[in-house]
Amino acid sequence: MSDLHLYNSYTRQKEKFEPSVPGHVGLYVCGPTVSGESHLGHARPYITFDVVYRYLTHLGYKVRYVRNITDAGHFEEEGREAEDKVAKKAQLERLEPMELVQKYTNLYHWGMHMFNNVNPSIEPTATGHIVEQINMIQDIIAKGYAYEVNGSVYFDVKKYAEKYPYGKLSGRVLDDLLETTRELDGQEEKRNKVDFALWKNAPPEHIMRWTSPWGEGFPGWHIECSAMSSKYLGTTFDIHGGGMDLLFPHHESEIAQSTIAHGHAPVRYWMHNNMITIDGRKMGKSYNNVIKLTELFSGNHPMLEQAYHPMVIRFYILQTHYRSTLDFSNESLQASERAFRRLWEAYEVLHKLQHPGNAEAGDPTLDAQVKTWCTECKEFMDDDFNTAKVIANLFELAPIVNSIKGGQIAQTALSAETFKLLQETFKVYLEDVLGMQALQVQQSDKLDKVLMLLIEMRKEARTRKDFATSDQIRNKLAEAGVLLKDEKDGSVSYTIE
RNA sequence: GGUCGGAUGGCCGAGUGGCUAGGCUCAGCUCUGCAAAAGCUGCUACAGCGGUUCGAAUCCGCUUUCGACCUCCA
Repeated sequence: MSDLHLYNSYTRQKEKFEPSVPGHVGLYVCGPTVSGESHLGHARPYITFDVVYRYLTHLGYKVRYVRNITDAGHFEEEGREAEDKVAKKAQLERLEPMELVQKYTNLYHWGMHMFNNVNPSIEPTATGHIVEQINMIQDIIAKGYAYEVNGSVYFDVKKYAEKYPYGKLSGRVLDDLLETTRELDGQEEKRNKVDFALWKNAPPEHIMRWTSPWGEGFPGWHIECSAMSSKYLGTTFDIHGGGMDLLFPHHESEIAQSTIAHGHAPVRYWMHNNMITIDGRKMGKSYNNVIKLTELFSGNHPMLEQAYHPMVIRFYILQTHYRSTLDFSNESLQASERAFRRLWEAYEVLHKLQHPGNAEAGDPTLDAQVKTWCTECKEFMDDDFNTAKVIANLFELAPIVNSIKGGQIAQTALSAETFKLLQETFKVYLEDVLGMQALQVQQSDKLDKVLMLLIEMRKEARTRKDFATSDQIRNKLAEAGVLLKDEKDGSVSYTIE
């Protein structure tokens, strides 16, 4: 079906992708914790895996894409803060926990929409799957790999590691973890400090709580993903994605839980995107250097020189391979904005071009080159989703499109077949696979008519050589954010900033 | 401290041992009443030092340096 190869974090090498059920793909991506607003760093995995989903779909796979929402506040595993994040903030803001969850869920969905991310097939919530999580925990206890203490349940990592390769995904060595000198509170209940919570007893002040066989409490941090992914994708599914910072302990724990519960490893291909950095540092809550999406889109942040359109952010992210770090700066975002504008305008030009229909290429060398650039796009995507290279090729093609329009290249230079391929390539990769869309929404007919009137008046002034008037129209429109372009053929087009 | 990953031209970034990625910026030119847009041309870099090789940005070693994870984190 395809030649797709992807880098599997588990084996640390590129592997040929073969789904366990031919023609179908199960894709699970770690979604947000809706206790706060999404920031630029969060945008990366969602855009990265949106492209993964789009490309798999493009290849003809039937993909079930599951992306969870963590709406049950979790303790830190060692309970250092011993506070439920959601519950705490709810008190500060005097909101019901679920009200807060709803607010940030809505905001998150808005952000996803702005980025033109496709909705997942299923978007399960942690609070909606408490029963599944409890069942899974009971199963793990029954199999002897978890123990209850004071209403909390912990996973016995040391015992697990005796039979299974604990730490393989994240490159941890159990003995090293056990030797770590770091002392954390709330460890006394555990048999070993490496153990992690499956279920936590809820102290009286804790707002979010559910009845369980071990008393009132709430699920541990890692169990929801295991419970929900197996429910909707089966106990073995194809791709699990998330940020690199989730490798440990989150994904390592998921593997351990699921392996005990189901008797085998849950995931066939693990994919992890790298971080977005700012001044060379990971953008994250702990560094206090986040730029929220609302700030990014509005420009309302001390570090921002301007507002950035969601499509500019998307383009900027896709210009870099997903496993490389990507450094934020105004300069690079502005470069992305200019670049994307140019590319998208070429795409619009390509839309309008008509090919004369010659079957033979007038310029066989160019024809062959264009064909190569077009077909390479698939090879690049097949090579671990190399969107950067795809974009580079589209930029190779853009001047050709513009030159056909501008007359520097003859209309007949390309064969009809190649021209069609060129149009399809832009459509498929820029729109369908990379998920890009226009920066500006469609203009209303009324505005268009008004502008056409002004353009017509300017044209008349120019024929009279009344350049004072024509320039005035152009300059005033420019001040209003409407840029006029005199085309080679005498027509005039406009773009609205 | 442990584990892992980076260091590429003015900036951002891709790179599968040999064949200039690409973008942005900048300069010149073409087109244009002027501009903008577009097109063309120019700008050959791979942290340092060794090694392997006919040939290294790419492989190996060391050094310098930055970062990620080890704790909630995309």
